[in-house]
Amino acid sequence: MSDAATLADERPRRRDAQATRGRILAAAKDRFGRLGYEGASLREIAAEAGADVALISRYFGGKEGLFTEALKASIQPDRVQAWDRATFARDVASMMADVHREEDRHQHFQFLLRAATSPTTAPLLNVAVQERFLAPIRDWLGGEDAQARARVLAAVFIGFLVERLIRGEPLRGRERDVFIERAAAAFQAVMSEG
Amino acid sequence: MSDAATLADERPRRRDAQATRGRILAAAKDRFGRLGYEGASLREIAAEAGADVALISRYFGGKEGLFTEALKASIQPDRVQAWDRATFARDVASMMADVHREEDRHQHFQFLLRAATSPTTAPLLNVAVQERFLAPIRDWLGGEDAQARARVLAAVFIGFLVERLIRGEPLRGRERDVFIERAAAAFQAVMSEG
DNA sequence: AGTGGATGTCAATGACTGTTGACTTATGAA
DNA sequence: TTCATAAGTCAACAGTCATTGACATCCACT
Repeated sequence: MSDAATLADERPRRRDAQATRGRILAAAKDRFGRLGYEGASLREIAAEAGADVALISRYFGGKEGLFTEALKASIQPDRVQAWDRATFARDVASMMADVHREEDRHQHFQFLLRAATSPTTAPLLNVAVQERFLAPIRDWLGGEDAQARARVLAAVFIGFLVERLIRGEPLRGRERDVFIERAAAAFQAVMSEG
Repeated sequence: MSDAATLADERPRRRDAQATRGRILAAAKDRFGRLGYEGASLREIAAEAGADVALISRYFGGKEGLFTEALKASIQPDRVQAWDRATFARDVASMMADVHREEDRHQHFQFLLRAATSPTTAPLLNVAVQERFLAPIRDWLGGEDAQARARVLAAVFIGFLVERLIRGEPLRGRERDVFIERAAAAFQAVMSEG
């Protein structure tokens, strides 16, 4: 109920279909990310968005439609070309070490992870990841067996992400340092050609 | 229904509480692993085991009881001490490359992965993994910051597992070779001291 | 000011969930 | 063979779920 209060204003709101659509989508990402596809209910999502359940079916065609829409909105191709080869490994490592700091990034990854490991939604995610994530990384890596290396890179990335998301606590002090150092080393080992 | 037929023999069976308990447990691991905690229903599990739904509540006390029982049975501490330092990285890498070959191992890992990423069950798994998995690996690794290094090792391990389980297809030919080589390199980078 | 279409509300539906208690049947010891 | 009891069956329960169609309300346009 306090969750709902954050997004749902009890005061009568100005009617705006696009705005409510947006609120529903935001609530969906949050709820799906936190509870998974089966665990999240449309009623909760609607409540958190301060909207009526019926609107979800109306706007998104149903639960699955809402999910795929949220998924599409969550997978925006990053500007891979801009990454710096020299600092990439360490940058990513330290970003992941502090996932919990940035609330929206945390939620974002959590949503994607749940989507990846839910059997109903995994196929949907796979093609998207392949096209908008793996392919750019492959090109960015270049060299021999770029495809396979990109895959391994993604695997390591996912691994650290899972580790971070499952343990709720953020990393601190020496443990954080070791984590970053080792994660960077792992990335480097995977990236390097030959 | 064809799933049920594999385990459930339509012929009248000899009454044996322990045997049906076992069949239910096996079906639970399969179903929970495939569909997650929320996605799997007790009726499906019972059908696959060729038993009645009511027996689950009777024998395991309910859905959560069944799950934790299946979890306990799935996390048996491996004989970590016996691992060979020299070949460890490569052994694990090639084992994971061929996860799909061994059906029961595949199912086993899938179950654990779903348990890890389902919000209702993650806490249950975390303590078990910490005690029976991370602690032994920490001792096996030894040296400075063994705890943190063990954690990173586990993270990489999970990453490859997720990658393998999400993409259904087994690895073949050159792609498999590259995968093993890079995975081994990643493990090595994480394990090595200093 | 009035009106038509967009926007939001409400209640009901049928399907499925986990759990419970009373019931029947098989089994192994007397 | 008898019979107590373990093992398995069945039906019903109270809830929750997603989805739908009819209804009320608002708002921008004429």
